[in-house]
Amino acid sequence: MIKEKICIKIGLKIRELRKEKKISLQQFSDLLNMEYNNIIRIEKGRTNTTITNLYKISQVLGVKLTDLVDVE
Amino acid sequence: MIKEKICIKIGLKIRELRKEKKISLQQFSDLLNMEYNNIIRIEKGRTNTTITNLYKISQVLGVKLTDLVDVE
DNA sequence: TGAAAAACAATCATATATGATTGTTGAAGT
DNA sequence: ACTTCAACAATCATATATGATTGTTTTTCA
Repeated sequence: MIKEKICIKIGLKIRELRKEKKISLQQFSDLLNMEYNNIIRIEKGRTNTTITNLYKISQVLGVKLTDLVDVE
Repeated sequence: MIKEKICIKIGLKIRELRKEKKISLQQFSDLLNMEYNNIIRIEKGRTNTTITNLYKISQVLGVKLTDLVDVE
């Protein structure tokens, strides 16, 4: 897989899990203490986010970090 | 786990896998096309690196991305 | 023990992610 | 059609990661 795609795939995974939990972007933003628009950037794969952000996201979504990056 | 620790743990994992493969930092740097000292920063957990860097590292080490972040 | 090489840290400039704000689009309901 | 709200994009300032360089520490081996 080309590396540019990995952010898009992980973003889709995050969105998928967030929708499963019925969490809105606004709620997600509050739970993560992260900018609303930054979450959109991450979910859309327009940005290349960090380990700690992924870790916080995994905690809020109640999944393991490994699940979040399992997109191969 | 506090989020500051996740970078340290993943850094240790990377180092562990790199040593298993008998790859020096210099070789690693060449293979990743990444600054030598930045790899040290990542392995020491002094920096909070990105999805794509982790992905490139996983490819060079011949493991899955999920293995790299499996540190819980 | 001494030299050479690898690992590491400090620093500064640059690139990129994020915070913050503003505006636009699209969907749902009336 | 209109309103309302969620999702989304663009922009700029700021924070942080990375590139690049230099020097120090540690390890390895003769």
